[in-house]
Amino acid sequence: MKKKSIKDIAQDLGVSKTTVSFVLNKKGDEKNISKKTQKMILDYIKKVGYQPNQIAKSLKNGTTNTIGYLVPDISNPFYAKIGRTIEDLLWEKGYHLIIGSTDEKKEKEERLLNMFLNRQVDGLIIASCFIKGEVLKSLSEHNFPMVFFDREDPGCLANYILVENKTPMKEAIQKTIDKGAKKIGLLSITPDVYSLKLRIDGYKQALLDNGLEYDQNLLRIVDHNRIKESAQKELKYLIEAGVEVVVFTNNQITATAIWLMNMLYPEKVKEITFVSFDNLDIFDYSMPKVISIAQPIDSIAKQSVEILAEVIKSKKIKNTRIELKPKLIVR
Amino acid sequence: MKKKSIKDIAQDLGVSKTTVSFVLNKKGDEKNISKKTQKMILDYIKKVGYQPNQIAKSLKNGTTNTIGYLVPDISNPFYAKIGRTIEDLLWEKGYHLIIGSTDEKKEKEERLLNMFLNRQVDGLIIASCFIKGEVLKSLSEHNFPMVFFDREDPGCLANYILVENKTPMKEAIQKTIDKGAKKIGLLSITPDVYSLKLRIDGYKQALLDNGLEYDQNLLRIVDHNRIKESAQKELKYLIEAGVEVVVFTNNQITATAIWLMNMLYPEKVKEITFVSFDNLDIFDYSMPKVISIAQPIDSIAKQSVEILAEVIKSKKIKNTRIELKPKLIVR
DNA sequence: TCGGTTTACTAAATCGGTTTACCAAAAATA
DNA sequence: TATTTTTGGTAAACCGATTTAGTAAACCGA
Repeated sequence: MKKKSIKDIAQDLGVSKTTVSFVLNKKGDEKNISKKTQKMILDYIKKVGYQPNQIAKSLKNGTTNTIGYLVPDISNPFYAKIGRTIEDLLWEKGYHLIIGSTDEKKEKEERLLNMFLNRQVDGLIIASCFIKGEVLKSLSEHNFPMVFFDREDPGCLANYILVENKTPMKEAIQKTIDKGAKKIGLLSITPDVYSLKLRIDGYKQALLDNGLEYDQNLLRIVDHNRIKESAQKELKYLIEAGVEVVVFTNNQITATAIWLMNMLYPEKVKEITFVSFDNLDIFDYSMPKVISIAQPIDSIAKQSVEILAEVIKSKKIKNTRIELKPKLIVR
Repeated sequence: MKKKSIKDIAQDLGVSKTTVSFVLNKKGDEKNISKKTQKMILDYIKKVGYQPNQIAKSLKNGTTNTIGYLVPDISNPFYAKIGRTIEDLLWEKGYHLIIGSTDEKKEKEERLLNMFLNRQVDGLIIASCFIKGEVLKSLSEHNFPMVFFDREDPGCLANYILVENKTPMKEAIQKTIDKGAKKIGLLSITPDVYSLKLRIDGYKQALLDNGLEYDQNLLRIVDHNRIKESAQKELKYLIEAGVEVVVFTNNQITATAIWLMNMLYPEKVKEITFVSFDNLDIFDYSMPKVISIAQPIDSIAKQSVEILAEVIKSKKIKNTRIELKPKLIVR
């Protein structure tokens, strides 16, 4: 039993495709289709359970009601939760989501981006590792509806939904200093992303403000291709250097470090404090104690969707830059 | 600068659409297009950066290379991780993912399902709360490529990728009984899903096998519409009843309970043992100690994709039922 | 009862590809 | 040289919708 098309319906009822299409699109009255015919078509539609082919619609209309969601890893709770919220918000507006995970790889990002474009997405919501890239740049120039979140390239004009980085990081670290911390280390994945750089700046600023020495050796970079091994090595370095506080620039690295601490140094989990940019539910009851900077997931999602919808609708160039305030959670 | 279509390319080069299409699809030799013309077209394609419109392709070919991924909540780590793995596996086969979260609501599930179908997905990977539903049933009857995972309706023939439920649950609980537990409670979300019922059966069986009394009052059901409040109430009941072990039927409820225990009964976290169907990374270092039944995420994803690809390719009816073995993690 | 308007509806073009069927010229064969 | 085959292409139909431009018939006022 093949699916019925408008053509089939028209034939079955002895009317034209045009008439059926008008009725389906609620243009029956406007287009002077008699009530009788309208009813006949609507009844038949219901009876056979006709569903329009969105692909055909998309081809004709030039719009797919599809948004691409491009992030480093959809299984990272931060991106998963934002994705989920965006899914719900977009659904209300009649859009739905295609997803892509880039693994922070430039090549994968460009391939996914091209896939999205070939599939004629109406817009993109992106946490990109490579905003400067050819494809994105050209899209930007041609005014393709896009919203960037989580990451920014200050050299590129675009719509950004961001979260303040430097100051919150500084303030979170200040809390530990207020409690007497003197030796503070930092663990970050490769900071080729501007927002990570800012978080690290916050770290340096906190030290500076308090007259603490900035020791370059205590700023450790983890290779994001082999997080576990690399983090273990760098964490070990910091522990052996005798730090009282370890600062992390995102949730993934904090989670890894918590796990490592419990596996390798269970005796030390009570002496050390973690500071994490990004919050995770588990921080509420894991050790070491974590002071975290919680990004406002709902706001990020809401703003992204709002700006995107606006840009799609207005078809005008827009370069909004929204900086949201994160929430400091001291435990 | 509008995007070029095949028609534009053909006009620019003074050849026909047909010729361009043949060359683009590597049918140049087969269709006797001269090397010279082929090169000319390919060079021009590269120069102007032509990208085919997948929507048009889909309309003509009747296949979209798109798979729908329908789960209760894409931000649940279990579904997020499986989704991520599936994304990667499908990508290799030239497919990509559209996602939908049902929130365990029948109505939402049907709406999303219809959306997927209107968008002409080539197949579906589903953790459904409502397999018996009209839409799914009719799809099944018309032999639409689908794979169900995580959940089963034994009354419906289909492709299932499942994990053993009863025995592993029984064995996990046995570990706690071996260590002397006598009073064992259970917390589950509303078990309107067959696999949850089986997990609960495993719980009952464990008690039975060991001559322990099955006290209906210790089997508490949490309302999945307001998990936190409901779980708090039910957990309180169990704690006050003096249980030594609490069993959970999925990760979400375990995670909530861990959080609640640490918030409300920090003094008891060391005395109580949790048993969780589904594993989470945090169990490695959270309290109370968790004995967990880890579902083989990678295998689930791999099998789902494999079976789906097979069904799509062969266009034959198939009713595979694969039951994977979970891994018991004792901490 | 004639011209204009409204009513009720339809043919055909279009979106951007793929594919079938066909054709002229050149090359190969009889 | 006449005929067949191969080479190198093209026109047009098609996928399933939307939309423009139009057309008969009914109606309506003068």
